[in-house]
Amino acid sequence: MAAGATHRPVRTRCADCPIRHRAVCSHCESQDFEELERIKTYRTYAPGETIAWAGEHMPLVGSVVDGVAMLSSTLPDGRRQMVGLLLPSDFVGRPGRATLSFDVVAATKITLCMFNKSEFERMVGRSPHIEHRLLEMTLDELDAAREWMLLLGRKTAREKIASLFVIMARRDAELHRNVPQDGLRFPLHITREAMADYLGLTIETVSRQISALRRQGLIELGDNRMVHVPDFAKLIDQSGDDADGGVLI
Amino acid sequence: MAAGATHRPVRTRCADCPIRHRAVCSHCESQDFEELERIKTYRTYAPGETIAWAGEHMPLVGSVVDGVAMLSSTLPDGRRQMVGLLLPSDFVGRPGRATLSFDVVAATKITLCMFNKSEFERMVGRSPHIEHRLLEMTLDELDAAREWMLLLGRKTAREKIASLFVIMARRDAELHRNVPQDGLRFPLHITREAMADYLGLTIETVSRQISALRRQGLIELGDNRMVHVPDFAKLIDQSGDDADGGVLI
DNA sequence: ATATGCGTTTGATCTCGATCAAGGAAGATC
DNA sequence: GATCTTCCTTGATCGAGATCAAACGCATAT
Repeated sequence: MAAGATHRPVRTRCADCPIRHRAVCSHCESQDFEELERIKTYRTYAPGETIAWAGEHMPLVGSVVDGVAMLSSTLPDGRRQMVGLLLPSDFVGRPGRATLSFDVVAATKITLCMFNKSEFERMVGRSPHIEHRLLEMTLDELDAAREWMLLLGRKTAREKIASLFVIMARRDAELHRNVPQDGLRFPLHITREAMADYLGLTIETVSRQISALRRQGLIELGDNRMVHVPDFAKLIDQSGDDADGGVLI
Repeated sequence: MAAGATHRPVRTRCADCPIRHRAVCSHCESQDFEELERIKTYRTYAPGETIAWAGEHMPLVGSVVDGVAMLSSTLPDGRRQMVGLLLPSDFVGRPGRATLSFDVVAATKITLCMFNKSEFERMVGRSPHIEHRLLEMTLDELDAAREWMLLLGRKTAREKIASLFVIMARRDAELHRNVPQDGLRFPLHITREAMADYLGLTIETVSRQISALRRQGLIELGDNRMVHVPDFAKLIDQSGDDADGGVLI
C-alpha cells in the first residue's frame, strides 16, 4: 500500500475469507489478509456428503465459496431439524471451540475455503479486530437463529414456505446486487427434504404449499431450479412478517 | 492481592457482572473487575413489565441478578414466540449494537445489574479478554438457540414440556450446586403463558401435558411453585433427547 | 360475605399438517 | 431403449394440538 495511506476504516469484502465485510483499517491490518491468503486451502464436497459430525473434533475453520451446506441436529429416533443454512460467504466452524455442536452436511456440491484452526486462532490472538469481527458475525447468526425460532414456533406451513423464499431471495440479491426488473429471480438449490428439515415440516407439506403458491401466481418455477417472483411484496405478505420497508433488504 | 501472586488463570464467578465465569488471570485483570464494580447500578422491574422494546435504542448492558426475563418476538397479528430465557447470571444487552432485535420482558419480579453501554464498550476496547469472553458467551447462546430450534421444529408437546423442565432443573442445579437426594426440586417461576410462548404451544396444551406428567408421577407440584422430580432420568426419557451421561449436566 | 380478576384446569370439537399410499418426471446405469 | 433411482407431486385419511367454552382456585378489593 502506498506510503501515506490514511488510517481510516474501509469496508472490504472477501467471499473466500472467514472474516468478510471487514470494517477495519485496511492499512494496519493488511498483513492479516496476506497471512490468511497464505494458509488457505480449498476443498469440495459432493451433495449429501457430511463435512463434519456433531461432537467431532474439527481442526479447520473457513467459509463457503460456492454451494449450500446445512447445519443440522438429529434426535435419537431420526427426526432431523436444520438449525442453520450456510450460503456462499458464510463462516464455517467454531473458533475457540474444540468440537462442533451440530452436523455440517453439503446440501449441494459445495466448495469451502478452509484454514487450519489453530493457525487461525493464533492470528485471532494477535489481532483484536478479528475477534471483534467474529463477535459481530456470531451476534448476527444469533439474531437469525432467533428469527427462525419465531418461524418454527408460530408460523403456518404457508408462512414458513413464503419466509424461506423471501430469505433465499434476499440472500441471493445481496450476493449478486442484481437490480430487480420484472420481479426477482434466484436459484433454489436445496431439495424438498432440506426445506422440510429447515422449516420443521414434511416434504409432502412443502410440496403442497409450493404448488399452492404456484397456482396463485406468487411464484413461478423455471429451468435449472430457478424461481421467479413476479411481485416480491405479495410474497412477503404471505410470510406473516411485517412488510417493513418493502422490497429486499 | 499479595505480592508474588502467580500469573495463572483462575476461574471466578460473579453473578452480578456481565462477564461471568472468567477464566483469565485474576492478577493482571483485577482492575477490570474494580472498574465494573464502580460503574454498576441496580434496577428492579415488576412482573410483566417491558424492560426494553425491539428496535429501541438500548444504552445499557448488564446481567440478571434475580428473577426471570424473556426475550420475545411478535408477529404483526400478535402471535408471540419467546426466543430466549434470561435467568440469574445471564447477560442482557447487545455489546457493539445500537438497538435490540427482540423485546425484553420481565417474567417475574426481576433485578438487573446494569452498566452504561458505552463505558462498558470502552472497557471492552481496552481489554481483549473481555471481548473474548463475550464471544464465548455468544457462541453458547447460539448453541442454545439452535437446540431450541430442534425442540420447536421437531418435538411433540409432551417432549417440549419435559425438555423445558429438564432445562429449568439443570439451570437451577448449576446455580445452587444442590446435591440431589430424593430427586430434584426447583422453582417454576414462569406462568403457563410464558411456557406456551417459549415452547410454541397454547396454554391449554401446556396445562394438559403438565397434568399428564403429574398423573404419571414424573413430576409433583408443591407449594410456592416448587416442582419435585422424583426420577430425573425418567423425565429425560420423555424429552426426546439422548439420555447422555444421565443426571444433570 | 361478595365481587372482581387472573391464572389454571378440563371438556368438546375442529383443523392443519402428518402419515400412508400411489404415481410421475428426469437423470443415471446397464 | 429399458430399468433403476431419486426427487417430486397429488390424493385419502388420521391425529396431535388448536380453538372454543366453561368452570375452578385463590388472591385482593369492595
